[in-house]
Amino acid sequence: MTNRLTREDWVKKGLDVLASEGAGLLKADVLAKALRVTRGSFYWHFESLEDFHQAVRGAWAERTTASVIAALEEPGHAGDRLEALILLAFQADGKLERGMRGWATQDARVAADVVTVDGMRLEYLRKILREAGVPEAEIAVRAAAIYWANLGRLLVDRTLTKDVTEEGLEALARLFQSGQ
Amino acid sequence: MTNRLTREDWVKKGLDVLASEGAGLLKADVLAKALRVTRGSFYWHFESLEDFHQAVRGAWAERTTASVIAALEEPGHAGDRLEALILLAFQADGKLERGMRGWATQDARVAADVVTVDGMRLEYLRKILREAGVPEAEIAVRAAAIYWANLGRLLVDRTLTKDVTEEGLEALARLFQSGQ
DNA sequence: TAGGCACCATACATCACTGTATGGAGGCTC
DNA sequence: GAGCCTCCATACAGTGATGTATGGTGCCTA
Repeated sequence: MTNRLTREDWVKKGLDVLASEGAGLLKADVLAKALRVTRGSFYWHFESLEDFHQAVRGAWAERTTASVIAALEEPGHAGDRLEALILLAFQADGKLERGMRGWATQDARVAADVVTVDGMRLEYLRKILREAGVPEAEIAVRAAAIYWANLGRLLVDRTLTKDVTEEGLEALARLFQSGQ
Repeated sequence: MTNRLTREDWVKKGLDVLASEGAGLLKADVLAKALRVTRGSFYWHFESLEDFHQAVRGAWAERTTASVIAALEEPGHAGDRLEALILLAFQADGKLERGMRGWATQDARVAADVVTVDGMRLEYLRKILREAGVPEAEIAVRAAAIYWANLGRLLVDRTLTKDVTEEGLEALARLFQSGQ
């Protein structure tokens, strides 16, 4: 046998399928076909489908956490760190984000995971804004607005906003920073 | 028999379930139990599950269209129509929006419906901005940003932004209108 | 090189759900 | 009030998926 699979291989494929096909195809036989093995392998690596689902959710949370921390540990560009963030912390995969939030509508535990991650990203945003010198009274609103907008941008089909230029967005970001 | 059901009753319950439980429970027997009848009724009103799903999607599109048109036909507040819109056109049900977008991650046709609706709402936004005197070069960016932000606000758990005051949001909206 | 271990295939029981066939019950109409 | 029509119940076949039991195969180690 040339291609032995690990638990991580299954989880990785799970994230792929979640992003491309949605949570509805996070099933043992579908994934097995995609990995060109049978469910025998699946049930050797995972106790149950629920076990696998937990692993996928964990991987997503881990990935999100890691990316946030990486952005946070980045040797800061002092002033324009906010702009850097907007380009950095939200370079997440839109399809995966969609898949995860779609899954969350059907499973309360996934929904809880999403809320947790949203909370982390918002907290990080507030920290950055604070460091950028935004007045304390403004921080909560600004952070929320930035997060909302970037999430929306991630979820809405890009072809609908194809006439939105990069310069326009940057101008908007500046307006947002100077503020008031 | 006291409670005869109509096709619309089923669709309405479908929207309820979609909002509260997600598209995964848009099944004949689940809905039948919720309506306290058997699937016999379901398959009398609908040719198939797919037929029912189409009806639910149609009802959502119809509902969204109607709400947009209602907002558009509203005898306008001339200047601050933008603010009115932000409060009006996005008073949609967050749970239903979530459910629909979650469903869209698992069904390409639903995804197409969502794109269509997003397009309509964006177009309406641009129209309002144009009427409000926003310079043509700014309209696309502003409309996108407003739509993104409101969608995000609809999808993110409110408890995470509970310290965002209504006044703060209004201040932000003003900043957004004056702009540049 | 023999044995054990890690990984996978195969076959089977089970369950949830769909769709269909048919029968029944209540109200409308003539 | 007889008959029809609308709506629903019941029973059944079929399908797709889970989970389990068991056997097989290649690699690693002594």
